[in-house]
Amino acid sequence: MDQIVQPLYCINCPYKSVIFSDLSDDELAKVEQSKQELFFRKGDTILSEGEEVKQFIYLTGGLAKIHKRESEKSDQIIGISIPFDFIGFLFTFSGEKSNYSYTAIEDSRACIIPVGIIKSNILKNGSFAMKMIESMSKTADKIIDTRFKLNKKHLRGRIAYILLFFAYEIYKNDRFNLPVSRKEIAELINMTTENVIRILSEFRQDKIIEIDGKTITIINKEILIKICELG
Amino acid sequence: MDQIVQPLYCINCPYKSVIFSDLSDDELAKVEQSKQELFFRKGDTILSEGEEVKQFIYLTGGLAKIHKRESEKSDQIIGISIPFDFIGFLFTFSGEKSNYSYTAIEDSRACIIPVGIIKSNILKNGSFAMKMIESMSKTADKIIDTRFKLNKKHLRGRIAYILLFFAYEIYKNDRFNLPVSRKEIAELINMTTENVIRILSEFRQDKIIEIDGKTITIINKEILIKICELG
DNA sequence: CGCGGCTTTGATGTTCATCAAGTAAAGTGG
DNA sequence: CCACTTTACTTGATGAACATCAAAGCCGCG
Repeated sequence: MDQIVQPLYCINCPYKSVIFSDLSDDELAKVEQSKQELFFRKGDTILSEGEEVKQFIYLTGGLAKIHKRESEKSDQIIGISIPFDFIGFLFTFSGEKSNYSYTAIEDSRACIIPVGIIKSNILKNGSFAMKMIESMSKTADKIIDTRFKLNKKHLRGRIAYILLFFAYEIYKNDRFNLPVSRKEIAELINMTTENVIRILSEFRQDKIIEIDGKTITIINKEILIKICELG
Repeated sequence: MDQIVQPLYCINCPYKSVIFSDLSDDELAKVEQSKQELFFRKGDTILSEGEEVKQFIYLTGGLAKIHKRESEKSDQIIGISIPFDFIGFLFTFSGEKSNYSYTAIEDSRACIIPVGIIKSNILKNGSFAMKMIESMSKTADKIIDTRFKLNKKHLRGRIAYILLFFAYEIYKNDRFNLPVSRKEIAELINMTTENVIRILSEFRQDKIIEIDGKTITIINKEILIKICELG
């Protein structure tokens, strides 16, 4: 939590350069007025599936999952949203109602901006629109590419992928606390909870990782990369 | 082929309402000048993976596959592009070079417009930009949703899906000619060629479909829908 | 303290890819 | 037009990968 710094004004926000660099001071001031910065505890729902999309949600700290109810028991996790990315935006204009839920999987912070404000900036500011289109294109490409690759991998390859993802894309460290349950990993990479556990245990026995509850330490990164690529 | 009608000018084009309804007469005239309408034979490559994306490709007739080399032998088909849809656009701005190839799987017609023209319209015309963003959002949502559902299905469910897709989304008829080989079906829905054939044969034996080479006739649509949903 | 959810391990069976082998169809060169 | 090669299609047999079922320990929470 302590790494989260409160940006008082959008103009000083470290994320401004990512999203709003093309807005004029005037346009930025409007965003400023209508934005809310909200804090979510781990487990909190940020947006519920089926709810009307009235706001654009932009994660500025923490971690969230994007997911969808499949049935009573099962949930499909589409992806993990991290600060700086636009996964949320990709789906903002796909319909009146959200097809996905957004749930904080770590204590998180998000800027909430009415969709109308974003829309009017798209309509009035071509550079902003262009930037959004590029972001969407890249985001969609990445999700789709990752998913196709993942589905070709065997279970060991998928687990290797998710470990590398958390370690080096999210936490940038060999040791990290899994922000998700074994069940959620299963929902994210399309396998059963039992097999997630089984393969984590195998990796531990093979001295590739150490496990202490939610804490994972990657011991042999090179092998993990190989398993991810080949498996 | 004979169902393809030559639209002489964009302003009369049946597709204008879909893409360019928000352009002024002036803007439309510019598109007019720089656009090319090309004809592709079944099997022709429309755009190659790795090539610089200099043009926006819009299918106005026929059918194309969007695919990606995985290795020497295997190819991953991401989806089938039909006239009126924006699958191509979704990836147009994801990078300098195309991550996918576009190949005609039927004799096809496409309008080719320099990316610069599209870009300048996004920059200058907010409504056009907004429309593009909405299209991208819907397209991404649909692809992702379909893929996740497909990957949960058993092989029989996937074949049922693809049969229903060709019959009722593409050809709108119980009887149709498969525009793709068994191998391509396998590449599209992530299974082996052998199993595609095996399950098609099973469906034939179960009197759900009739097969005569590339010609498929759906006899029992209701059961096929059930297999698709449950399997 | 007991209940439900999460985690773990083992045993079992199903689904599916792989391998093999043969037929049909389609394109190629003389 | 016919031999020839290649590519697409088809069926069967086998084994590997994986889901499912079962049972038990663990932990947090009311």
